[in-house]
Amino acid sequence: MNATVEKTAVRNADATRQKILDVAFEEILLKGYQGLRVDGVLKKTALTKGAFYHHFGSKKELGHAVIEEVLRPWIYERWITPLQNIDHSIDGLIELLKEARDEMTACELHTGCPLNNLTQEMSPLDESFRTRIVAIWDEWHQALAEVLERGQRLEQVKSSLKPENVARFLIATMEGIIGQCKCYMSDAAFYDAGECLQDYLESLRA
Amino acid sequence: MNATVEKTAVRNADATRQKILDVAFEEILLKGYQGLRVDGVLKKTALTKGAFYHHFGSKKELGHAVIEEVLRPWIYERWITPLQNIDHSIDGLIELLKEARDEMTACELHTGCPLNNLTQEMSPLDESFRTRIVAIWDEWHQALAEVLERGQRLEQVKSSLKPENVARFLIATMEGIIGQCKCYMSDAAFYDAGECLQDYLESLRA
DNA sequence: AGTTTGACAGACTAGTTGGTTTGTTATTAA
DNA sequence: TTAATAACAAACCAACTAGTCTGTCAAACT
Repeated sequence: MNATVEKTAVRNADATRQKILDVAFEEILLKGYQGLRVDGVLKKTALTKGAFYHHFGSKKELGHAVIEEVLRPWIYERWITPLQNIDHSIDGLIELLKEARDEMTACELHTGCPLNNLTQEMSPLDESFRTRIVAIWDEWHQALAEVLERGQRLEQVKSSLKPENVARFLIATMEGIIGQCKCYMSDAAFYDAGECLQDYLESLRA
Repeated sequence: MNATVEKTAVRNADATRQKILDVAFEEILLKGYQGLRVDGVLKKTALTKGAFYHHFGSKKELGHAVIEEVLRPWIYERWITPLQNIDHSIDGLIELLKEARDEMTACELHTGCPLNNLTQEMSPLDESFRTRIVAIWDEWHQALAEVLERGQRLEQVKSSLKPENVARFLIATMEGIIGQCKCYMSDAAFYDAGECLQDYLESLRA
């Protein structure tokens, strides 16, 4: 009767694991890792303890997997890969800033940046989380610094400034702005501070 | 024999309440509000359940009290009151930035800004926390905007820029930088990005 | 001095939470 | 076909956690 439906619904280990990861990512985004409940994930996925502990050894192991397999790709897709498509450093970064602002959905205003959330919560609490998180920041930072270096070589960006420092500043500022939006539950902060950020980016032109 | 010692040690309601608040503030700073345990506070204060629930109706009520009675004064002392002593806007802000950097103790590098921590953790989770927290951000923002406005009147600051936007940008950037330090467990990020922040402040001069 | 009340002490409880264990069923290799 | 194993289901458990309740003792009030 519904043999094909059953076939796709029943027993797909990879899909099960991925579903757990996706729901856990959402839960962490909403409530933090400490607020994440294994039972809550199971309820949302309609799975059981047996399934969970078959795929993950512990809640902490789930946390690590979420960082590596969901959070990292998320950051790449959203922030790092777009950097690769920039041809003019300043123009490109300003364009990315605008895109980020427009992509800030109502939900995201509420939840903030998943990487920064986890950083602020877990860095002081667990070294195994911190090292994994810091690796992602480093990759982002390096990618951004390279965009600026390239801009310097192409004489689009002032040669006097230090790409590594500016990259740190830009990332910190972006995250700071997103964090402010989170508490005001409005994108006004993004528009207001974003205006200044744009001015700063303009000031980097060669 | 030690009558006076006993007298000060035994039964001092205000001191008891304050001790709970202070320890709770530390615990929240370290582990977040969700990571804060009532039992943990009692252990650190050498008090009991009876004492705690005599002074606070619930854990949430403690959280509110910590915000109003410990966190708010902390932010004022550290960030808002110093703004009042500024006579030249730009010079003063740069000076404050340097002081902030020098005051970043090893411990604070690890824990970050208590206001931003609580903001990122609790804004999406509890509206009663968010409203109290946003009030403090607003007070800080207003105080900083006033410094910039005054600078404009005294023709120290460019008249073209919007003090409210710049104030938002500066707060966001400061918090973003502190947040980065937290995950790198180093003040290098503060120095690197701080250099750019100083450049930005310089660019605000009339 | 006696009574009341504020400021606790500490045992207890109900609900939660991460994790275990045992059992069952679908899938795959022989 | 069958044995082995992967992929779960679900009852169960021990530790933890916020909050309650009853009792005690010191200080203030009369």
